[in-house]
Amino acid sequence: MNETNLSRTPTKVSADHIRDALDQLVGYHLRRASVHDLNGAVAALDDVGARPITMSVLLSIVEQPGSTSADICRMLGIKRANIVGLLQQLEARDLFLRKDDPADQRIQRLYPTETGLKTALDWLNRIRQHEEKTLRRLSLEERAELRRLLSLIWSEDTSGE
Amino acid sequence: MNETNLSRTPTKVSADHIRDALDQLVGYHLRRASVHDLNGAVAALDDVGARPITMSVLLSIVEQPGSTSADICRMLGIKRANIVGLLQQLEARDLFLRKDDPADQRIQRLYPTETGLKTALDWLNRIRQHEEKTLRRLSLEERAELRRLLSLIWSEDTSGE
DNA sequence: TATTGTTATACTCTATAACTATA
DNA sequence: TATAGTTATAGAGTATAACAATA
Repeated sequence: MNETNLSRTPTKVSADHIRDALDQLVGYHLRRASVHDLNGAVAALDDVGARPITMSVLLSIVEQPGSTSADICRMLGIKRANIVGLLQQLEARDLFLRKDDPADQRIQRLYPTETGLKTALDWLNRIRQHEEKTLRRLSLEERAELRRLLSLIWSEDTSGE
Repeated sequence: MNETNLSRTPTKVSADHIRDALDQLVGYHLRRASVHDLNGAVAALDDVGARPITMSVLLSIVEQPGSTSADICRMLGIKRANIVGLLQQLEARDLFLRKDDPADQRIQRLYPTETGLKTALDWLNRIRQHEEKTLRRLSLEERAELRRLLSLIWSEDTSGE
């Protein structure tokens, strides 16, 4: 019965309803591309004893001198608890200084040292070389478009602390 | 001395050399977008006791019945050791069956059950609803273009086992 | 009450090494 | 020698809860 099956609901689920499903999910490609890129970034920074997140924190301090650690956490979408060790590593290498805020004694404002500036530039150049490799099949226009589309996805993200 | 500074190498590193550096890195946007999307995907599957990677494995079995677990690992870019628990979860829910290969006794070929097909469709629909949210600011053309650009980045990845 | 910086801790994901059985 | 499936384990990343000091 129901041989003509005019109903939109199939009487039997078949694999035909799930064809190339994974390949059509943007999230799947996002994940694969992000992991691929991250692996390359980790390798690019391995020689200098840094990780991508370490570089992001240092770059934040360089780009926004005077930020607090809580500011940086909000900027990068990470938790306050998880920046502590990262800052300790950077501090042990004299890449930034903490200065107590005279107006608010809860706060430490972070400023890059001269070494921190040089190091940030070095790390950044390593990452740029790595990006040149991962993006070698994309034109400059495509790279800019990709950046634009990606930022449309996450830029309203308020989940980070 | 050297006031005109004709050299391309600055005598003093300044933060001016690192302006909007993080924002210009495609890898940074890749990471932020991927994390944002993944969080939504995790939430979308939470009700049904699945994770994105669990769904990916089930979809692989549905789309390529008769694959081995090693095949799926190569397809998804994950390690053989890490699929064992995922398969055990799916197996405990009767979503697929293992059949010994008569020609090669090392191999188990995986086939979805009827329940597995229905479940895959359900999970997929949940993910599609979630994607509609994360991609709401992108046109259909932009979504297709994003998928194309992302696959250009990772499609030659051979790092997965 | 809320925020900052911090500690402790748990959970997930991922990576490596080793083992067996088979080819 | 190489591959498949598995176990055990270690390392990152990330999450929550709690705390003291301060606003």
